[in-house]
Amino acid sequence: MSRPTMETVAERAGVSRALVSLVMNNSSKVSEAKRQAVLHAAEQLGYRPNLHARNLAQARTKTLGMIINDIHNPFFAEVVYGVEAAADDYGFDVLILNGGRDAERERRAVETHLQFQVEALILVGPKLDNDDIVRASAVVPTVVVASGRDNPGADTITTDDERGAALAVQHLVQLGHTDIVHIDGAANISSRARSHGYEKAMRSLGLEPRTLRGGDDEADAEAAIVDLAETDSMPTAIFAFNDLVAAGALSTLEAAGLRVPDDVSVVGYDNTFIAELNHMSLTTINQPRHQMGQLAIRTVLERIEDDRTEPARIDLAPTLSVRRSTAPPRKA
Amino acid sequence: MSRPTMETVAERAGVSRALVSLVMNNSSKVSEAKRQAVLHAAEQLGYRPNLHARNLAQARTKTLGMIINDIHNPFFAEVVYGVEAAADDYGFDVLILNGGRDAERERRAVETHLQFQVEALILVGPKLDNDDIVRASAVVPTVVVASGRDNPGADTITTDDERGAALAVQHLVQLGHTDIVHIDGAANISSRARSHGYEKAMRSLGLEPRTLRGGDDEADAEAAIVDLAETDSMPTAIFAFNDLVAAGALSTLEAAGLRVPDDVSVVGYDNTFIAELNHMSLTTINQPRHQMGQLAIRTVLERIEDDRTEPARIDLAPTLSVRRSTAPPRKA
DNA sequence: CGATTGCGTTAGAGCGCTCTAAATCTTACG
DNA sequence: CGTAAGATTTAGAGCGCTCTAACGCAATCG
Repeated sequence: MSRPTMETVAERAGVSRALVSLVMNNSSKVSEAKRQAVLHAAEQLGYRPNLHARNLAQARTKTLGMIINDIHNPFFAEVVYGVEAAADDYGFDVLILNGGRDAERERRAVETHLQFQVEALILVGPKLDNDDIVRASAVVPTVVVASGRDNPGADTITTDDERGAALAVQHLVQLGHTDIVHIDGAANISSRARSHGYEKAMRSLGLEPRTLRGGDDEADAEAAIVDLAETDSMPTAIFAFNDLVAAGALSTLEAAGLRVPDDVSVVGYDNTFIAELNHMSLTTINQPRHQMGQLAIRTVLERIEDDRTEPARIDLAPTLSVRRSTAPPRKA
Repeated sequence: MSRPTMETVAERAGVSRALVSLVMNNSSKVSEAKRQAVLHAAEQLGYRPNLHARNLAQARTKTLGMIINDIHNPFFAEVVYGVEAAADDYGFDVLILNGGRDAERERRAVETHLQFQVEALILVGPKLDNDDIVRASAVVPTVVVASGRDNPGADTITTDDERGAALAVQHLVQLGHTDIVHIDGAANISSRARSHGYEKAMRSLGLEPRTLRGGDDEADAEAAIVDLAETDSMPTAIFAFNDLVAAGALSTLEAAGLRVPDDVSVVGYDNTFIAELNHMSLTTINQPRHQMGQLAIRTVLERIEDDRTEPARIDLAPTLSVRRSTAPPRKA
């Protein structure tokens, strides 16, 4: 019942084990006759090479280890597709482990990947702290995607959050808004850059920034909106930390009897699935996720080949996606 | 520069390779002194066991291979969490490969998993056809989750779609609706069961079913709704194939000047993230995804242990999640 | 016709680990 | 103090594969 090995195939095909190995690796120096014989025997036996044996013998695995912050979050899915597409080009397999939004689990995932002897580590939106990343990248080339910060030792692929925030502000101002409030991401990792970008852009346009504390999901927007409504200081536009916060803003605004975009315009961030829903139709800032994934692989694999030592840092430009949650302000 | 091996650790700790192996496997028959010495040496060298070597030597991997239909789809994420939780209990690692909604890619993923010698295969919402599944399950115990059909040779974990549809109908009827239209899932795999459940439930309550062709996403709902509006045969309630179709219905209804739930109630299916959004707040049918994942692992692992041969079939009960998209019909 | 070249093929070592059987060391007991 | 029973430790084979070096053989050449 145990699986056939090269030995079995070799016997059946009447050749040596080494020859079978050559055939399995498409070596050009095998006669057509033997090649066919081997292939045929393998087919009949249902032979399948044992990757563990191969990896052990080759001392390399052609395998990449990826850890995703949270598979719940569709934001990361697009990155994964980019990673897979690029890895495919280079002939690498990608093993995915789920971080589950938990630093400890991510740490274990890194360990598992390392034990699997992956040739590089791709961390997508990691919860790990700098020390963890330094430690990992000392063992294996590591690339971090969408972490919103510099990662000592590792290559880093990010998007310019400050610029993204500026895009949102510029869009609203162009529509004619001057009273624009920002609901931030609280302790969230990219919150600082986005808030800062918002404030800088506002000031440079001669406008007064107003930032309220938000968070990272729907519920977190509520308090901020309620506060605006109660203090009678509702702006004509809101720029939210992300799409979820924006979605929260949408519901709370409507619950308060305000219409979007007639009374208030709303801009989100991330261009997730949610923003795309017709019923939401959220104007938002897009990050080139697919490209980020591709670049991650290229960067880290080229790092292996050129054995470059200083980490690379790639910062991509976000773009604006206009939908129906923004419009010129009502004539006062 | 190459990584330290057991040999290295053994030398440094002044013991034999075998002893290091025992320590690494937490054997109880190692003196405390030697254990410490080994652990210390390993620590200093940054030693990490090579899983490939271990797997080869042990002839087992304690690894499970999972293939997900599409990581874009958050529906599957919950299943993944269930799988991971259960696998953890049994001390198995789970390797995830992304099917990418493509049967051919899934086929390659199966191949990769088999070469990695996984001890079982978990297929979540597979695109593979029956033959593929039969073939896979002949090689390794296989469990299929959420496929909406029987899978010869493999264990199957599903949810009772017919019953789910009946729950939706009962809920609407209890609210007082009698004119309930179903927008189906077209060629989608679970469409038949849901439509059938809907029709059966309607008839058993003395109501006339009306099924319209839908599809699997937002855009597919539009034509159906437009048709209802134009023929002036708008029902008081709509039961959609899934949440996405329901979301499409929501937008199209509102675009047509109808309010949900005042004019029309809407029920979705799947209880995805979308249904939960406050702004959507969709009444929907829930599948116990986490539990499905857990059961998948238990079923397949117990199959290994008890070497049961006939495949198991587990069918779970769906539940109703009531939100704000349903209400009693307007008094005519 | 013997020597040379190359192609196709193979023997055999070795990758890092586990596992069995046997060796060694302690401890307890008569 | 000798010895049996346990408790620790180790030697060595083997997991399935790749890779290097060498081998056999037919074609080529002087």
